[in-house]
Amino acid sequence: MCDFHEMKSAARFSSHARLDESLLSELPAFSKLENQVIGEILEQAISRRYDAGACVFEEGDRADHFYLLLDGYIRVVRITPDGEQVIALHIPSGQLFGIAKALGRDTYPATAITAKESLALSWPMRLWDDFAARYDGFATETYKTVGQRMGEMNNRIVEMATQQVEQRIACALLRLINQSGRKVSDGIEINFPITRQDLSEMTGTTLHTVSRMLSAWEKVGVVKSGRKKITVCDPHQLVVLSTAKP
DNA sequence: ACATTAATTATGT
DNA sequence: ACATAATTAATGT
Repeated sequence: MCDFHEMKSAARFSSHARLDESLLSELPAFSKLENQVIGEILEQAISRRYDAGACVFEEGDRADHFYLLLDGYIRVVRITPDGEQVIALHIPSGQLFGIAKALGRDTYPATAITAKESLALSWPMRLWDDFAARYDGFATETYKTVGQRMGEMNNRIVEMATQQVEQRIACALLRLINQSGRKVSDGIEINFPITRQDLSEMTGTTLHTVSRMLSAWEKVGVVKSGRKKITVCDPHQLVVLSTAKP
């Protein structure tokens, strides 16, 4: 649906061109606002470009900014005590992130890494309460997305506990194509570079198992994959695979 | 049913 | 040429 990053090219920001109200007016958090107030909001924002794999903020950091992803992809990551990475969820462009205040926290609960080259706006966290109070729809919309993310994570917990690896990987893939699927000739392709290691970190397996699954699925024509690229050719069949079998 | 180890091959800069 | 990613088989819990 909203292929935000495609309609507004990143080139438009990366030069220090003035930011345009129309960029924000489409977004849920700002959709109810007049262009003039959006202008005010933009004036207080800092825009910044991040390389692929760059860290926007780390778990435990004092949360002194909140962010809006204009283009690219954010991976929310937690590190286990023994140094293992777990990918909690992905954030598509157009969404707010690092909104610790909405969770009643003053530190970030997880680390945010860019999955590919990205562009984000940020505001000082002290403006959060102002935004919530002053701008109609901002609070309700952001809490809505917080709710959605919680729902997603809860689903993942159930999957982890009940389903086996094949189903978990299938579910993860389905989520990815729903959030960031790009239609191509032979199916739906994931819009950012993703490795088998990444998939294993989101499903609690090893890259080897993921590799074997993808190979097996490729033989049956459900997916097609290359280096850092996965395209789902038969989503319906994936749904079938994602539901536990007797 | 899956992880681990290890050895091998492919791919992008 | 080098590093990183992916495949594959064998072995272990």
